[in-house]
Amino acid sequence: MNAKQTALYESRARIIKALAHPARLLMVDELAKQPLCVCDLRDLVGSDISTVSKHLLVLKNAGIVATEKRGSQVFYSLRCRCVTDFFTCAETVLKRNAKDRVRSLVKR
Amino acid sequence: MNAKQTALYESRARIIKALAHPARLLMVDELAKQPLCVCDLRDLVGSDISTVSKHLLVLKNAGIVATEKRGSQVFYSLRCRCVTDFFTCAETVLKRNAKDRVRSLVKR
DNA sequence: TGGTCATTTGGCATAATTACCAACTGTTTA
DNA sequence: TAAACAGTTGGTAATTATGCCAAATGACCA
Repeated sequence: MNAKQTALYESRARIIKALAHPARLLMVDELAKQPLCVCDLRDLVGSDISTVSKHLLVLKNAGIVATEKRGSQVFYSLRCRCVTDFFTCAETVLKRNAKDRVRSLVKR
Repeated sequence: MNAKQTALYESRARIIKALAHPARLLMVDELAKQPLCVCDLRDLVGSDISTVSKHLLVLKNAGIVATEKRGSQVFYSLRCRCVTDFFTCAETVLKRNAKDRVRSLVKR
């Protein structure tokens, strides 16, 4: 693998890694419906607000979300709707795993 | 967020996390073309074969790849083609990031 | 059987991630 | 202006991920 290819896969991995956390996935899922402020997202996730803020920074650094300040609040919104495709695929894999697990139990 | 939801997002995150590494992404990309043995993948990635083997274990535990033993070799293959959608989306985000970076430099 | 090749596993050092608390900045309200 | 609210940042401890070497396992061949 040459340097150019390495860089390509590293940049892709950075995007995917930013999504690889349950709390961030949940937030992205909600943000796909509408922009939300950090408070809303803290209530959604149920963690300390500083934790939520740091998760949001991860998403922002990856370019997955954008921010807009409204008074004292900061609203986060999804920049690329396509990230919800990740859910679809993850579900496909999970369903297939479940099916194969049953199949191996039945042993046919 | 209730326990059921938590479990849902955790299982999704496990799948996505398994993909969140440049070497694993590269391997998945190649495996989308054809099944390959560990040797082939080591040549592709350029790491120690034990490292490659462990990356493959991560992908296998997530249900992303399957294995088939042929003599002394183990061939890995992609189980769900849809994981290549991850690339498409990651590229979309990256292109958009690049575009916005240029835009902010031009400052219009 | 002994040797070689392909792969996995164990062990270990290092790096990265995560989550909380506390402290800080900036905004709104009394 | 002081207090209250929204959010970010710094610090720290615990956990997890990564990559290499060495050793073990299993298949094949001379």
